[in-house]
Amino acid sequence: MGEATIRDVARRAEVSVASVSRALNGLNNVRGETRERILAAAAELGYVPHAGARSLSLARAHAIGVVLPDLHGEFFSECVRGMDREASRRGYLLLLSNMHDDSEQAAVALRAMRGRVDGLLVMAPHIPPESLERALPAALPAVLINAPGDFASRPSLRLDNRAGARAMVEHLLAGGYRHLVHIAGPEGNVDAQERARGFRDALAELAPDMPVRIIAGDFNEEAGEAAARQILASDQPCDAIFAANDMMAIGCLHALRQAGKRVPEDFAVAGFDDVPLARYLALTTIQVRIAEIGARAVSRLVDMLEGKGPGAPVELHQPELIARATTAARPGVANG
Amino acid sequence: MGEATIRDVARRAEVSVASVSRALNGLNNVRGETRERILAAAAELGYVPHAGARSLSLARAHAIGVVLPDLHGEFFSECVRGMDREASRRGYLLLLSNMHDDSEQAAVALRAMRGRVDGLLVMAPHIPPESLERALPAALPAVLINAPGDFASRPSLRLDNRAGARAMVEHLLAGGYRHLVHIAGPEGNVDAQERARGFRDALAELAPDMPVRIIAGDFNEEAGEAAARQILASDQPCDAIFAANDMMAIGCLHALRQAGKRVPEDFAVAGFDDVPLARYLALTTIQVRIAEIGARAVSRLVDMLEGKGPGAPVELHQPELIARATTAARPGVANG
DNA sequence: TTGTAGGCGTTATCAA
DNA sequence: TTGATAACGCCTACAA
Repeated sequence: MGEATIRDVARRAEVSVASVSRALNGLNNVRGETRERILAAAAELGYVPHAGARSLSLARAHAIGVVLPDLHGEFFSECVRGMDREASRRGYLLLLSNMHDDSEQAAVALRAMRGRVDGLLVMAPHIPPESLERALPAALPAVLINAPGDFASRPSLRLDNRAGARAMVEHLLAGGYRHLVHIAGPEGNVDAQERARGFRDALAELAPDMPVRIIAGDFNEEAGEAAARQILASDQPCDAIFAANDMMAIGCLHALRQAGKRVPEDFAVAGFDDVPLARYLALTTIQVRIAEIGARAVSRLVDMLEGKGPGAPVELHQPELIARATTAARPGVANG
Repeated sequence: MGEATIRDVARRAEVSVASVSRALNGLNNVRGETRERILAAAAELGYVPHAGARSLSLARAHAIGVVLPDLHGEFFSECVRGMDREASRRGYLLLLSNMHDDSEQAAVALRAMRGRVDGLLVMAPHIPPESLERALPAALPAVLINAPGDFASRPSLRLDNRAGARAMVEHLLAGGYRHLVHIAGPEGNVDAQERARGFRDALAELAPDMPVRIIAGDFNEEAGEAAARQILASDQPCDAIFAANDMMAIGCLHALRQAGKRVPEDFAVAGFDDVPLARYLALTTIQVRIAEIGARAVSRLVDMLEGKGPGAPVELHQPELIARATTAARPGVANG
């Protein structure tokens, strides 16, 4: 005794299934009285259309597949939240699938989407472009988020990491700091790469005399602590530390404070992301409005699905610098 | 030129669609040589089965519908993370739909799931049981998370909020605090209600002479600040504040510090949830392992789907007290 | 305005 | 071991 089908409704209303379909979908070629009867029958039976069958017939699932990597806390939820908001606004459901670091698994995850979604949102900062290209079902529209490299074939949204890093370098220089060190993120990660590159380029342009010093990290708090210890142990001068993300910056803060150093007097410290903690620790950082990017990705994809053209191949989102206490200007420097 | 279908593969391998289906699903009644040919054809065409059609035919979608309210940051992602982990472990996809505070919308969200999922995970701490019952498709197995009231009809998982609140009361009393005040969460919210009730009951039992004082709040930081100000302005004695969640506790901390009060010397402060911030602020709290609950909910649901019986009607998850500096024992009190 | 029938892509039953 | 063919639940020409 499964759920009522359209046939049950038809039988009860004493009409054909075609009429039921028409009535329920609001077509106008149904006589008023007939429609009433059908609606009543449907209500009595508690009929709910079977979305699966519907999408098979319409070749339209009204669902969007979302494939995300393992994102750290707030990032994940913010991204999904933004997507969900826009998706439900536009009448789509989200089919979620986490993709772990493995290209193989990613391919499987993407394949599992075929026949249940109308398009794909893929964030894969660690999958090489060719692998991704190969794993993406050719017939499925897709929007890439923070994809590595230039994807000619698929529109993509990207955070302007380089601009963010550059803004931070400008901010630190303006604050009177002269010896900047960058703590980089994981090697394979595009965001990390671009932030490091932005740091390097900005420094080369704005302070060509200054040596570019980059310490390897992995986006985790511990890496930040380790980097701070390394800086303290080194005899190279350093007065400002710019971590590729907030968690490393926070680890850095801990290690520095533990070593009896003052921030920003002894070292300025800055991060990237603006996680909620950053505000509490008064950490200067680059705000990434990931929810906005998620929402925008959905919007772009739905536009494609509805035939509104693909738009710009690459959409860069500008992050914003949030200046807080950990990078207050040095005494005697006007611009903070 | 859409994607290749099973028919294309059959044509190319010069067999019937039945054989293709058998070969691709690993049935053993296919001759080795035939299977080879089919697999080759499928690979050449880049054939990927159409999950929608498959689930229509099998009456099995291998997907789970997840309907969550608007959860604050970490909570949402932790919950989904736990669900996703377990779901992918057991071969299911997650179909996500946010439910806003409105019963009406909730019903719509639930209906949209019919025919695309095999079962439902519903967290609705603010929807009255009858509305929820009515909105839930009768034929769809469902597991409720933190549902209000006792749901005879559906198995549910619930956080033992009362036990958590009780543990906190015990902890504060053991720490030598004598005048406890509780800042409650939103009125309609079950978690909030249960925490308040746990506070009230524990106090009645463990310190019957102590007046039960509860201030209304709404789970937001501002409510915590307001409550703190109210406590400071009042002439009723108070030496310990137990907020129904961490955000209010944090608001409380701010307001107290702003007023020049010391924590825990002047006031002990405790929260509920153990958000990441709590650790940084050394806030004593009750740790809620929401990811675990999410994973467990998936596990329960999949068990049901696979006919392993519904298990316990209500499964209570015990939270754990995390004692930190904001509730350090009063001087001269041994037990911290 | 209404009904009949074919098709969407699979799986499963039944013969061969 | 294989192949026709009827479901699964819905939508939509086409006919009436």
